[in-house]
Amino acid sequence: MTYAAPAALKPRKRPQQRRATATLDAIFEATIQLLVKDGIARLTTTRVAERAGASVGTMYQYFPHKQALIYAVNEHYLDALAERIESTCREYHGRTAAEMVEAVIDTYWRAKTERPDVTRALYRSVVELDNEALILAFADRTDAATTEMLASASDRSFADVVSVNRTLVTVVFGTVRNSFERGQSGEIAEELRRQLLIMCRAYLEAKMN
Amino acid sequence: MTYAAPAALKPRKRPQQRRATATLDAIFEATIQLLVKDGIARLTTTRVAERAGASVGTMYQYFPHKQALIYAVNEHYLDALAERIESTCREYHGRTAAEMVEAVIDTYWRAKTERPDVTRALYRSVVELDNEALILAFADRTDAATTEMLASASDRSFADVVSVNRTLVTVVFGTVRNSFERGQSGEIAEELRRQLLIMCRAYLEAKMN
DNA sequence: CTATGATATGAAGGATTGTTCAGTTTGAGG
DNA sequence: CCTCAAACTGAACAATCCTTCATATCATAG
Repeated sequence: MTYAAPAALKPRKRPQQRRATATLDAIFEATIQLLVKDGIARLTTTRVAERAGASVGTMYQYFPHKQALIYAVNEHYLDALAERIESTCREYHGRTAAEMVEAVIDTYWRAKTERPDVTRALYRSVVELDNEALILAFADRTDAATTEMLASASDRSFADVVSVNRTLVTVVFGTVRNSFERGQSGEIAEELRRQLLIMCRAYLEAKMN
Repeated sequence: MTYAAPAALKPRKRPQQRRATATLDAIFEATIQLLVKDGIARLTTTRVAERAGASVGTMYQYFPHKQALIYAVNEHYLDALAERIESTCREYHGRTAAEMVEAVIDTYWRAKTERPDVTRALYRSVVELDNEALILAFADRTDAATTEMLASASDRSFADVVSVNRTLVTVVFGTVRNSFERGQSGEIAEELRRQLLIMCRAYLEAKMN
């Protein structure tokens, strides 16, 4: 089962010539910059076009409406994030469960804190959307990757890998997000990350068989 | 240190006569109903007034603008939630740490899943706001209550209660929210709750001294 | 060089909606 | 019953902004 974007949110057409991909990139970049700077409430199509060095009409050749633009930007971001996690999972295939957990926490944490302003801006923009498909698609990709990795652990085997995996990813992703929302950073955030790792490892011990 | 609402978001005045409190209640109720039904994007001041059986002008006597209304609704909700958690903390004062964790998870989980549509609607509406004060005030209240409770555990004493506590609440609250966003419910959600409890207890064991 | 489709333009239309305010109604105290 | 402040009304104003489309420019293949 794969989750596709609602028809109404899909792009109108794909760029074919080089300059078209360039303007599309510019539009994406402009959107993120404006989201970071002024938030979604002040994101207008005209401003996006202006900052992208294009005109509104151009934007409307690629997206049927504003929502589709925001959708595309988030999709882009989540795709990149999922790819990073999949990459980590490939890299840690066959290692110990404890190493795996640490690797996933680190990857996710780093991805989210690299550009905190962008992370925050996108978190805030995605709620404006019919984002179910977006979230489910991301969850499915990461679940598949992490489950496969966890099943390959060299030191453990779990009676119910799927449940253990779902628990771990839900906890890790949720914790990072919550820490983020509380505005934690610096030493407090670092400490939390350490504790989260301890917690996950303790869970692995408890689930050993 | 206490977090006050930004001046711009505070109500204009408080009701004095009985009918005034009645209309205020109606406005609150109408706001939530509309948020649930159509989402924040379609929430207009006119519609709120209409459904509340009042006029727009009335609404503007109590709130300087739309944002202040949404702010007030969320504040109301978070206050009630914090109160429930504080109550649980008082009730479990002096019990074992494992019992405490279970109680907090249950309280929070129940509060969030009682009316999932309301929870979701408010999650979505709060990002429109300058919500820092809101979130920090809530975090402070719950942190204080849970820390105090945890420090009273009959079977444990922690070298760093504050850190352990912060970890636990961040993990629990974050996990519930994430589970919520993934649309999990029914048996999968139940299973996750059980696993979360196992995880937290394993963490407590690991932190024992 | 020319033809054709891809790409870009941006003023104008149209619709929505937050907010005000001058005037009316209601309630409570004297 | 009278008075005054509290509470309420809703048409009108003002501002914003999404989206379209007729037109223009550009790139490429033949």
